[in-house]
Amino acid sequence: MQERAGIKDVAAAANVSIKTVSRVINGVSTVEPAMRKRVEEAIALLNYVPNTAARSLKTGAGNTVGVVVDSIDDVFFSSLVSAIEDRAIPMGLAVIVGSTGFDAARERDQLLRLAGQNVRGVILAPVGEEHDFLEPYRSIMPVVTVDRSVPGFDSVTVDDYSAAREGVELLVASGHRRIAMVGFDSRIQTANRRRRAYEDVLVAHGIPLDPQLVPEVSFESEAARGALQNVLALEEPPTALFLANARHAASVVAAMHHLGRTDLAVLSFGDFSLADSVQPSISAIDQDPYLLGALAFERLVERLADPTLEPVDRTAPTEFRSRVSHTIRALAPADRAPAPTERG
Amino acid sequence: MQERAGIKDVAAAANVSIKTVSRVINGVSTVEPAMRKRVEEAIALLNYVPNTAARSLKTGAGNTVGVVVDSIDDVFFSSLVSAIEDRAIPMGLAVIVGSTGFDAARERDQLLRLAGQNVRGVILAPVGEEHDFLEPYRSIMPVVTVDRSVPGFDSVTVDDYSAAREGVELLVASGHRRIAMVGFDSRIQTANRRRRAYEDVLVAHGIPLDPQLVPEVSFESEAARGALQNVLALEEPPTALFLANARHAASVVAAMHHLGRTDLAVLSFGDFSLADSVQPSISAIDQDPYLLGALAFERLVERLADPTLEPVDRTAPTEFRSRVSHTIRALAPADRAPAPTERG
DNA sequence: ATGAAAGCGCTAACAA
DNA sequence: TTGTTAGCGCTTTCAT
Repeated sequence: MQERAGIKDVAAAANVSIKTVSRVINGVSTVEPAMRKRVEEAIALLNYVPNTAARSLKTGAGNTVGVVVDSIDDVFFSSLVSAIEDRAIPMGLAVIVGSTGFDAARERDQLLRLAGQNVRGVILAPVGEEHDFLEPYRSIMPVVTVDRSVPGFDSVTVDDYSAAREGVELLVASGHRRIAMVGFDSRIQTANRRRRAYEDVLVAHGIPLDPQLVPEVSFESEAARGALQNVLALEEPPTALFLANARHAASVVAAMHHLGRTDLAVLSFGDFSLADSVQPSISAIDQDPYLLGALAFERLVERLADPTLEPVDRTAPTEFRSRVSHTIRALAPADRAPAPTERG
Repeated sequence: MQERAGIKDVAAAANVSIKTVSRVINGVSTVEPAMRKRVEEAIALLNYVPNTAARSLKTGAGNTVGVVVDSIDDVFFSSLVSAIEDRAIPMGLAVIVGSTGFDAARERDQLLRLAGQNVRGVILAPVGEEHDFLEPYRSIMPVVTVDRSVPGFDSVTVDDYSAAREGVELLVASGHRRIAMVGFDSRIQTANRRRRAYEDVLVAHGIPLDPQLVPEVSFESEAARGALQNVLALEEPPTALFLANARHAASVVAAMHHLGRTDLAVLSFGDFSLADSVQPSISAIDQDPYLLGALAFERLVERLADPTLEPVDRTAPTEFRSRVSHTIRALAPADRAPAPTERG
């Protein structure tokens, strides 16, 4: 690795002042073609790459926006990032992505790093409950949160509660009383909102809550598989599944197929690839992460233009993808192996 | 947005020298607890965030590695990035991701930006054919390419050609002579290697090549759907499908289901979620992007430790996921509507 | 059209 | 233990 050339080296090699080099690399037109040519040759010769760090130190503002997500290896987040890129790039803004691994400490680090990089603004999508550490940033750079509302910040959220309620209602309407929620992670704000909806529906129908039906699951997609097996091994197993998020949904569905348990009614919060092609097709509440990203970026741009704006919370719509799985009816008790009960 | 506080402001507020502030924010232990406390209070009060740009300008090296991918919204790439993050974060390295949208010009921009940010090194995963612009970087920072070999650089690749050959052989062995390759994009190096394998197998078996069976498809996943329909509408439609990549594979399979054409034999280059759960289950050549990322990062670390290393090309293994779809046999000609031929 | 010099926020000698 | 000073690579006045 040779010593890296700086603007001075280029200037010396081209026998011009550093200012002329600066003009060339910034595309300023008032440079004699001959000089420009000399400079360009020197740049090529020395493999010169302008140091953005120095540039943004001087100018005080880079041309990047930051995005923080929990896990890039999750279609929800990658689609969200995609929407942001699709809009940022044409504006000449680069997007830099950092992920947290669902770890609040890492979220803080990422934010610190971005703030220190002179990013123009940040879109913050991790869905942890904690958010006290955000406070200082409010005054130093535009921040838009996704799927998590934090007082004083712009946010884009989904009405998880209502959508989840409607979904669980449908399962109840198909005759189910033992409904498991698979994929619940108590660290995640959206998961808690969806759980509340689930419980409220059951209570409204006089169905007893059973915590065993809502196993805590970590974010690894394999975890959901184990949770499914545990839940099916219960004395009074569920006849329907409410899947807490798309990430886990795909692996639960795969696990169901492996176990040959496609008799279960299923509703997924979050649509996923091939949900429509498996047998039976899986009904889903679709929250479009691409749309969430687009809305968040739009808001960021607004705030960039006018930092004095009052923070707002935008709500993105969900759509119900009605397919087959949620209409599967509960088995008549006679079809099940008799389970011992107190009331026997 | 208030004026952002700098180290000087903090020093003034805490009534200490800037060096003391520097010590505090860098966790140097030789600071009197009382002073440290004063500084920390000032930091909190002013919402001070250290400027990483200035820091890395001074020290000459940041603590980030860069990753460039074509599209973050593609499980292949997001899984690759994930592997890199999983290894970098524990080492105290942050990962910054940029994507190209399959655009060579944007790839150059991203690389320039990363090089200008003082990243320690870069993993370059875009799979375009072009790579002349890489040359200058060889001497200024460690670069490892994935799925694209470039002379003079380390790379991690998959033996696309052999794996694709074996796969297409299987299709031929099931009696197919009209085999379409869906998802081909001529701009992509891997696609070209896979196409060569496909053609070589057909030629080896005396099966005529038909360019109509290899429609050019852009990277949007919807594009594959149209390509499938076109190919099925040919006078002599294919009885088997060789899917060029996982991205398109999932949408082609979905389209097949919509069209009710699950009678086609299918083999996918690249495994995808639920491939095993659809009916019939889809056979795939699995190239593990997570593994590719892990290998690439490993090599980057080696080169960071010793920049004088000779470039090497590591080949990652593929695995054949034998499921049902590739065993579907060609329909007997009698079952097809008779197609007019020259030879009548 | 070109150049000289100052300074962005920070760290690293070196001094005290 | 703490402070002073120089300078990282660049852009930006302000001259020329």
